[in-house]
Amino acid sequence: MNDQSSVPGRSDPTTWVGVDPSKDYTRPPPLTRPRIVRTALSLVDEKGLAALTMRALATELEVSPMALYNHVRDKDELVDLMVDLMLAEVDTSVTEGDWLTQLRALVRSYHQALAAHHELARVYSVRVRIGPHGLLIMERTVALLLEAGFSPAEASDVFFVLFIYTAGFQQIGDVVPRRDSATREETGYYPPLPPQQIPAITAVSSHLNGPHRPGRFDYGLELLLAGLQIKIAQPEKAAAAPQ
Amino acid sequence: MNDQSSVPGRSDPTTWVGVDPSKDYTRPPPLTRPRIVRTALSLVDEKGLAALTMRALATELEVSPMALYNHVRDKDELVDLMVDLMLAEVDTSVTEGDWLTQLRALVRSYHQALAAHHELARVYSVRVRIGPHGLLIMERTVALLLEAGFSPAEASDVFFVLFIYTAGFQQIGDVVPRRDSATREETGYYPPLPPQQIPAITAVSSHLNGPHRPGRFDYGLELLLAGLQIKIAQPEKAAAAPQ
DNA sequence: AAGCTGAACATACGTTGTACAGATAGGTGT
DNA sequence: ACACCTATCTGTACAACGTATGTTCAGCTT
Repeated sequence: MNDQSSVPGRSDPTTWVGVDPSKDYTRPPPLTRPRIVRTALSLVDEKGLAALTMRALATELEVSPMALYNHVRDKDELVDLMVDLMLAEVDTSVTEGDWLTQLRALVRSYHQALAAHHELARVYSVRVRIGPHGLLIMERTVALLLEAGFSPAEASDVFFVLFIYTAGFQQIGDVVPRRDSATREETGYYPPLPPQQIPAITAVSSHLNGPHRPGRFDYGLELLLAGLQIKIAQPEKAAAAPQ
Repeated sequence: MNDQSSVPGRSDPTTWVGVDPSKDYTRPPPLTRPRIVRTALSLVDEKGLAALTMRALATELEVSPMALYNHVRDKDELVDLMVDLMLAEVDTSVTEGDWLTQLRALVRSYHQALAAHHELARVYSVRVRIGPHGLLIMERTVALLLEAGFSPAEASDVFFVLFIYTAGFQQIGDVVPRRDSATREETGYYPPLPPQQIPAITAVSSHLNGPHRPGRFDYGLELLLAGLQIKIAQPEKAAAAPQ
């Protein structure tokens, strides 16, 4: 296969024309973990989550599939690294304003990072491992909450709620019953329901349809923040939830 | 294979001893969509989501894998049906109390149904299709919100927020950085961070660890409901979110 | 120049979802 | 009673996936 290069005396690149045609002088930059992770992230951003296969990624990097395994334990670790790269975009350095202002800015930045890579964000919340940037976000959030006066127990609850809401938000693309579309009728999953059986949905259907309404995330965030303000103002109502 | 039973004249069960050993009189009930979906759901509940393969399900039903495809288009449709079966457990019939009480009961029932099948719930929010029971839940929720005085646009936003929060809640099992565990060190994903670099997390770590704290869902729900009450009381502050 | 090391490769295995073609059984019309 | 049709089930097979394994090879150290 590589007969020529294995017999240097006969076609020595340095004596011939200075170029060995069997050698690839224009080879891409060396395979490194960061480069793999970056390419994987942009691949997912462009072609969707299902397009991320080790083979496709290797092709993109002009490398054999197994070469990736020298830098990444398995696909699972790769995704973990991708997630952490995404979370690196979150701005955790805001220190102006009171705790509520900072918290709002932090969660929004968090949301925007996820939204910018919403394909990857779909698997994010399912992940268990958390990387350094995830830790940093968590640290800042919890610190703000403690500073605001929440107890450690409450701060952890609040963090979870914010985390769940923000991460969960990305999971839903179009999760709206598209009753009008032909897809359901032709697949015949379910008997179509007449509008009079679902009057409320019908009444708001124009607002439900389509992709996420801009500002919808903020709407829910403000609900939560308003709730937080009340909790801080009246801590005795903390356990007021009936049943 | 079944040579004997194909020659009824020679070993007729009714004339012999009343039993033909080659024949299976205890054969399971016929393969139907509901039975497939039910067994699939309990399989996922018991053995986890990854255990749901068409082969494993077929084995469970004592049937060849391809037999399933007579009743179910593909695995995707199967999961859709499983989700709808899960959502059938949600109690949508509560009509006592004011809108807030009913809404709380509804969302809680919703949450409990998901929690009862948390393995399946992990893929739930990623799903786009929505079945009749999902529609029913949606209808009740939106109706309550309209009745409470929310505009159609706001009602749809609120529905989404509640939906996202509840569905998203199930996605997170243990999504806590288990810094102490040996797993991270031995896999070496990330350089371990010393506690002094993450003081806030360290301060609340005892509350973060472990599975979901009971009542944590209700905590976030009450935050949202409190926010809703404010919105209803002061509708002019609806668009008060800065930026 | 010899030898070592780590990176890249080729090959292959097991598991998955599912297409396809034939076997089979239960009900129906005669 | 018998033939036939149709819905159902089976066996076989294939493509795509993640990845275990063994080998090749370039480049550095000595």
